[in-house]
Amino acid sequence: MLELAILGLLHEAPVHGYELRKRLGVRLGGFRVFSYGSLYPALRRLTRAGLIVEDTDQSSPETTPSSSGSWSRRSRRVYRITAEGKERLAELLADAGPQTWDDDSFGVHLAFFSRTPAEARMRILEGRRRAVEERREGLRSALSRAGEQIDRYTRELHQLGLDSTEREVRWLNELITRERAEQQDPPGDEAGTTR
Amino acid sequence: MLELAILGLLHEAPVHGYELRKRLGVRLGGFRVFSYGSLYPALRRLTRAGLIVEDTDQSSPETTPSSSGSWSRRSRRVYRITAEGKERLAELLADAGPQTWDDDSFGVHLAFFSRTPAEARMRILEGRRRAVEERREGLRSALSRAGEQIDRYTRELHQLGLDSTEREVRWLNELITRERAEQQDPPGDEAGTTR
DNA sequence: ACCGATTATATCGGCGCGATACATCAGGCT
DNA sequence: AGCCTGATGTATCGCGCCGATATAATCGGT
Repeated sequence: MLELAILGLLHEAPVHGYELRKRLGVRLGGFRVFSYGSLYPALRRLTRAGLIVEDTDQSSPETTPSSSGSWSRRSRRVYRITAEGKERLAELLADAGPQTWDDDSFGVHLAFFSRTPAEARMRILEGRRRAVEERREGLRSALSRAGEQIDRYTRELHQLGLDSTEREVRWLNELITRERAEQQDPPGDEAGTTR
Repeated sequence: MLELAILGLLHEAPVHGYELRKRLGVRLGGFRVFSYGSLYPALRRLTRAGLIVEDTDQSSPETTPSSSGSWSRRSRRVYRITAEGKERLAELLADAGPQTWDDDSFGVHLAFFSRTPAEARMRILEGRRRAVEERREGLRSALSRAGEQIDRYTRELHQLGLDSTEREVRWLNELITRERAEQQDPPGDEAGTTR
């Protein structure tokens, strides 16, 4: 998950850890924030795997002359994506496996949807819908045989959750319909799909 | 989290791991399922801490004569809560710390709300509300400064999330109001609070 | 001149997960 | 009798992510 997020962002520009985390926050819109305790180990993991490389930063002062010229900039490790990294990114983007429908994972995937091929988008959306529908059915059946041992509060929480899954299914249906429409009638797109 | 769930269930009756997991599923109504990879280590943790003890099962056949009498029952470890465990449970129930407002943790707490003292209930509910409100504000501000770098899909996900947080806040408000009302006008309760 | 906030990197223990490995037992089918 | 499937039951392993914590330089304000 972090793998996709990091690779996805580094594909756009090389950055250092701290900055990467901030951009991740912007990109996911606070929908999800990763801790440094996840980020730095992940960075090392990806480096070991050869998917990214780190340059010890030596940006000269005049590169970014923000008001005062005095600068020396302490150690910053700037990460850059490699060719293998780009391959891996393509794989991850196109992947629509079961773990992809998790709340968190789905959110991350959505954030890079504009770079995701159309059929992968469909598979991810449909997979997510299936997962949410399953949860919905689980909640429904829990509610129907409720009253027995289940706490009143829990029952109400289930009702809230049920509403929320129903809404998400409707939302996904709209997305999927739109996606299908655009697939056979491509819009005046901003990101030119080759085709 | 598992600590609370396990202690909470064992307080009602001693059971073995497998059964415990099933009951947990019923209790939380599929809202959340714990894996064995979590459960058994947790059981060992609690045992080491002296909060529970394990009896190697030797229930005689006639204790549970379900249709056929033939029985020998292979190794089952039955866990029982100790006095310290009960103390710890009381602590956990009354706790309303920050980690309590997490989705998962909140759900588990709710499942044992009938055993939770009234003021702790209020603190948990209000804390949860605060957390959801914060998330809501985060999403709102993300949406208001959207259009910039954020993907169209992510923006729509934010909108969905925003709706959902708004609904939950309303839901919590109702719960809190009701709670407050019952606090000064106790209902004809089913679970006789000593008082 | 000092002080707090921000920038920046890093590690640690802990928790929960998915995968996997074992066994035993019940029931049904052939 | 033999077999197979599915439920019962316990357990472990590595992995990913988190929260807490440490350290330190630099920046902005007073």
